[in-house]
Amino acid sequence: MDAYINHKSNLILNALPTQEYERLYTHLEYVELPLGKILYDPEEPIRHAYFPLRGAVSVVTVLRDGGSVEAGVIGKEGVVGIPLVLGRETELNRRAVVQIQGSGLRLKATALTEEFRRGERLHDLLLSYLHAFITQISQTAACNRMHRLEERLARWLLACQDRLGSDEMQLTQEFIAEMLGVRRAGVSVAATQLQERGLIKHKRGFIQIIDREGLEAASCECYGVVRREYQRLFENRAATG
Amino acid sequence: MDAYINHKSNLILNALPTQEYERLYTHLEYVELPLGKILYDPEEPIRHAYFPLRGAVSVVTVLRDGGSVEAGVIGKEGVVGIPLVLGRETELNRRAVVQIQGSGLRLKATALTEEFRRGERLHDLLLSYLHAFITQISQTAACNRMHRLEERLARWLLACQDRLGSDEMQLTQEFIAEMLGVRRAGVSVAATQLQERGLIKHKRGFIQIIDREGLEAASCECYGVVRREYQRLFENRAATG
DNA sequence: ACCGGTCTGTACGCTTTCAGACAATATTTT
DNA sequence: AAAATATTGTCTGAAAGCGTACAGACCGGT
Repeated sequence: MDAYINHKSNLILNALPTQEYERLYTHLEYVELPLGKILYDPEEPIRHAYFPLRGAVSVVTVLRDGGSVEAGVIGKEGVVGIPLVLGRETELNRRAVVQIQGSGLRLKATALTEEFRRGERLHDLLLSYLHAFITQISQTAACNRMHRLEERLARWLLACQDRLGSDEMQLTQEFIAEMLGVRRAGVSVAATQLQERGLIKHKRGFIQIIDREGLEAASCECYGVVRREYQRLFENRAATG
Repeated sequence: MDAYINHKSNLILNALPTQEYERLYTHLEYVELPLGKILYDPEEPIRHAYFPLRGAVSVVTVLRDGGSVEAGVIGKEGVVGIPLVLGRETELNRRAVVQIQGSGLRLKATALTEEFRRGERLHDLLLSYLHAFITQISQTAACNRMHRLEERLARWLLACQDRLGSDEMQLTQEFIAEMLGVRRAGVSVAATQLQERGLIKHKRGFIQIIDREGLEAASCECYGVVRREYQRLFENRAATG
């Protein structure tokens, strides 16, 4: 029973009609998603799709020098492994890594594509989700170019909270820096500024959002734009940011 | 006859089996794509999908202050209007605008989605293309954060040439600046530097690539990564960069 | 209680890019 | 031919963020 409730906390699985859900059910495997776990790497075959139940997964673009920059975040509103439904088994430039520890349900690649090809509800849900995800990435592309670190950090923390549910997050500056594509020292300065404005509190490996509304005001427009697109996605069912 | 050959210069249309192509044929409408023409705007309904035959279309993220940054470029290897197949009629944050004048074939939204829903070749081709397009956007997101203007300009010019075929392009610095999300003056400096290195020549509203190999060396890795993904796309049929 | 590793705050000079402005040149219009 | 417009090259001061470094704070293990 508890497992059943868990399954339904992924919004895509939750939106499936009973018949489709039951077809998938036997193939779903519960997995823990510990911090830092890599779900797939560039050029490596993607063997499973992951439907997060709790926590968040980052999709990051990996550069030749080893540096990386986040392209998008996936939580309970989405699925990790979109290339599978697009007919690809690998990504050339991206890695999926657990950003906030949690859990999820995974599905073998073949099971996913088989159900997808039926062209029923899962097909349409995944494509709708993909649209929102593309919105997220393209907004991030502009954001990375135009907005200042403090704004981007605020945006990023808000997106995290939406996917996490809680206002407390276990995150190091080092990790955040890698996601935002900046120096760790830069995150330290920006986080301290947000704290001085009373919007967050942060300690070693830990950040808490104190004033969510204020943090939204301190973030760039990108947060709101992407949030709106995700709300459209499940607007008749449930909302996530 | 000439029209027929033209149709086939779009690589997606070209890859369709005869039967599917003929189903679409009557719905295809030839259109000129003059410089600056807007194919869709944020929040406005997308009424047609465009299959470019010549020229190139930019998809740019539009920011609240009116600024814009390119997310991706679409040429004869692709199609403009992907949201339609994802079940959306609008984009919240993007505009599609003709970057290099040319021509294309357009299809009413309903005709595209109808054929897409058949789940035959066009369905799979569009999804494969989408994968490459996402690779392009996410690489750009990292590129915008990590790479210097001169490298990014080189990358951008190369991607332009691939889609254009010719080594001469009619482009103003003002336009390029808007695509790259930088000041016009910055483009002037970077273009002059590339010219001093003997890689390009540029005059008022005009840029020519002189040393393509040198320009590739001067560009960031992002050009090669994205090019490779697009090559995978049509690898059994034709190649584009 | 101590130690080693991890995490954070802060500092320095430096690079890239910005913002804004201006003059020079090329093209189009009158 | 002259005027208006579009496009480009360059300048100055300033901001944001970089690379690097280092010391202090925190944490877990023995």
